[in-house]
Amino acid sequence: MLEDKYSPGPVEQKWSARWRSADLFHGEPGGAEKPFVMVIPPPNVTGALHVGHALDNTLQDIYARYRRLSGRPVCWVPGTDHGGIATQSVMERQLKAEKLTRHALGRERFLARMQAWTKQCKSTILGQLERLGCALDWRREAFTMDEDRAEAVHEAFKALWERDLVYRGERMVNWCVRCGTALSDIEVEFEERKGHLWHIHYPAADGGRGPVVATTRPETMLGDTAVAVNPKDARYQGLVGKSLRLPLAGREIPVVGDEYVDSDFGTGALKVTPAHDPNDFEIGQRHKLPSVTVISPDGHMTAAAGEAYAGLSREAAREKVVEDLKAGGFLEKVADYPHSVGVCYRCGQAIEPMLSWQWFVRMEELAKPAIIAVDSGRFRLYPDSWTKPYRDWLSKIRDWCISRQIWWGHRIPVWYCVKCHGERIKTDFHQVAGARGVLSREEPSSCPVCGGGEFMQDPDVLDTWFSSALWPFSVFRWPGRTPELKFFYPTSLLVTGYEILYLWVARMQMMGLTLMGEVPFPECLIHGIVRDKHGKKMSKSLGNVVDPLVMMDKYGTDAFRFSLIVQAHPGKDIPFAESSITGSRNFANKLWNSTRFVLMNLPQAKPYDLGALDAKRLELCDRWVLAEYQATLAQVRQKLDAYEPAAAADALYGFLWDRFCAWYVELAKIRLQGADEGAKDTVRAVLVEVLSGTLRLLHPFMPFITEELHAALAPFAGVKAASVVEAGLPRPGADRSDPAACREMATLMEIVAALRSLRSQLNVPPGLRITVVGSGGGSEVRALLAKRADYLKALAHVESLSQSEDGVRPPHSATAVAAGMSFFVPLEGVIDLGRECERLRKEIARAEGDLGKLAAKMENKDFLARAPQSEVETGRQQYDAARSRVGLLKETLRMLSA
RNA sequence: GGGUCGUUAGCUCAGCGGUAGAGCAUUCGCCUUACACGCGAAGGGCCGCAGGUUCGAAUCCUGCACGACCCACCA
Repeated sequence: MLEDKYSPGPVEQKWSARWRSADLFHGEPGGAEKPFVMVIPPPNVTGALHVGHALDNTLQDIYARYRRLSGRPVCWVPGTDHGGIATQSVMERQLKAEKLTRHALGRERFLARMQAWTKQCKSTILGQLERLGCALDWRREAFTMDEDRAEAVHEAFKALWERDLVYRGERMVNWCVRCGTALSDIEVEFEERKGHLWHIHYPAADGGRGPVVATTRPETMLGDTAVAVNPKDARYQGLVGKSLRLPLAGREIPVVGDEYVDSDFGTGALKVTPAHDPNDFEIGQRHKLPSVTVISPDGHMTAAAGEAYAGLSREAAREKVVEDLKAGGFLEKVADYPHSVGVCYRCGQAIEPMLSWQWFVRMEELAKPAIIAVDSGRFRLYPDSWTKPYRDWLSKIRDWCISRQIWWGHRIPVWYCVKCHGERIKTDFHQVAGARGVLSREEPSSCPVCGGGEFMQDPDVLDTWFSSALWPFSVFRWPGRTPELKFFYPTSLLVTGYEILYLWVARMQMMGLTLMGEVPFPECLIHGIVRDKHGKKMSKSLGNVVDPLVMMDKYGTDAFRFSLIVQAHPGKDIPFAESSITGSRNFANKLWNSTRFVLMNLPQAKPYDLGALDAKRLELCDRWVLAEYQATLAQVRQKLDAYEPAAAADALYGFLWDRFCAWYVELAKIRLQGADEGAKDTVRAVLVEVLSGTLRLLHPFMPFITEELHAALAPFAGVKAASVVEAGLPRPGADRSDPAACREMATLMEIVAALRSLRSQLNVPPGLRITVVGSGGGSEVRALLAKRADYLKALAHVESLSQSEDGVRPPHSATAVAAGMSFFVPLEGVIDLGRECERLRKEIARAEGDLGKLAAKMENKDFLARAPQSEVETGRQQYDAARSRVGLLKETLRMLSA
């Protein structure tokens, strides 16, 4: 060792390789100790990892390493998700660039290509996780679409099927015309978009005046089969039952009365398009209205829309319809109307409600045990603020549409007898009633109903979240009764972002409870989203995306991780600024240099064992730093256990930089630069103990640099293990708490600060060693000063410290007031009297401000009478200290001005 | 329309019942023999607004304003 700057690159490579070759992160079933188990939220195999993944996996890594260091067996399972629609769309874009389509390629060749490509993505992602330092159990890597997981998916579908929890039904589903598939309700996002409200006159069938309807989607009027009004609406009494003539189409449509219609909205008359609106669909059902499909699954107008419109896109049709309505004199009014539009969460295209046959899971049944689990505390969310939204969602759950009209995914294992369902099922699958079919992974030999031998497999695949929902047990090869499953399920903790709380977490809970009879994880740590420094979501189009690899290259992995974690406060999003990595990078460098300093002062290759040392040889700062060290260890553990990693990181940062480096190391130099070998060994032992111990606790946050530094310190710390991972956390030894030492150090620190401030404000040349005369103060402080003058000399650059009995102020002195004492600093030739007076007046003003507040408190009879005694006592002490300070400062100023 | 969470120093955020904190940024002085990715010092805050509870409120309660997010089938 060691350069004076830390170079992360080689260190990271070295330790990654060591961890891997030593196979340190593998967990085997067995043993008496309860294992700590996590499954990774499997990233989609769509490309590379982003900062969100970096945060998510750093958090998990912190817990994996922390629990391992605490002595528990740990198993953290890595893996990736096939990612359904998202992944298929990326491939389709690739194909488009080659002027190909998946249909041109055919299902088999397309899937082969997907396999090859996702395999490549998988290794990229796993490599990036390793680069991030993740202590994953690499031998347990899983993929949501490999053979073992396919087994699990099939078993799960079968189990639900047998309990009648899946069904095929004709519903109004969310259809994405771009992706060409149905989506579940939670895959639809709502965006506020600027739109218009078109008011259209629907004349009476006899040519007279009819009602005016208001719509945001005029193109759907071609599929209208009624106009609905509220039966209680006075304006439309007598209209119900009358016929109207649908503009442009010319068909006659009836007016129906339906309570659903809100008389206060628009004109109070609602056009009804049962085929393209969920509400209209229901009205249609109630009134037995026909349904006219005018928009096809690919987003173009059908023949039923009329010759003039057939083949046009939705957008083009809207324009033409509006134009034609205007030309025909039907358009009464157009108003600007911002409204929310449902869009596909993958591609952002407007969702088209579409009637079709799809597979659903009955959720009410599945949600019941999940609600009980969260209510009873068997499942807990951190922070707790997520519990209510989570519970509410479960209690208002709706059936889950799980069939997707894409190719990339687990094929639905259901076959339909062509004879029973008719030939049409081959060409028009989603419009043909086919309630169940035959459940089987392979083609069945004969139809149990008619004995027919020709089958067609359901062409659809399952929602990617279906296989994700099984992840906590499918990774252990359920439905096999494997030793892993027995030992590792339920897992211990799940870490993920709130954006997939319902999409994933809730579904894992429900599936785990339903299929395994136990919660998949009793605790879930929910973190926020990493945003840019202005709090905006990162997106390619905004150009504010941060690439984790670039950050790791530039600042080091540890610094990058740390910068994310210090901001990862429970329930908060993380504004990410590059400047915050600089801070963490500097922190890493600080660690590097403080270790370098300690090593420079360890002359012999032998353990400097604190435990073997006579406690009497410890002096004030040793006792103090050991107490602070111990308190820090306790605090960090407490914060980590409470799932407040940012607070834990902050505690480590504060201790290391401020207490250890800024104070202790500086004080240690006194003895290290002295001649007393015994004293030197004492400091060395404390330095080694505190630094190596803190580094070990810091390891979960900054795994690479702590390994490197710990390895350098290990021989001196008497630690045999070459790796922190093997060494574990420092064991709590003797109780080091020491209130007396902490009090005394606080006093000395206060005096040092006062002297430094005085020096700085009076422009005392930094090189000038000052003489200090202490005056006043209690016997305790005086004794402390007499004993530890060396601390002041070292830290405030003091030449000599004496204490004056008579309180006489030496001429040409500046005065610092601290710890109830005055410290005279003779500065003849240096001091500027005016400047000193000004400084004193400023201090007096501030001290009087403090005193005023404290006096008000102490003069308050109610406070004295009602506040707890200890509080009054504290107040009294503070008041006395403040009063004495003001007194001393004023006295000084008076003498100076005299 | 419901719900959740915010509103504290120029910026990003801690603190959540006892005299306002950190990091970054700013200013000043220092290459003091671990570190200029450093050291020391300084400036900077009616803790969103209005009530209430309390001896005491940034902290608890109630309103309000603004912001963000989530949920919800009003065209």
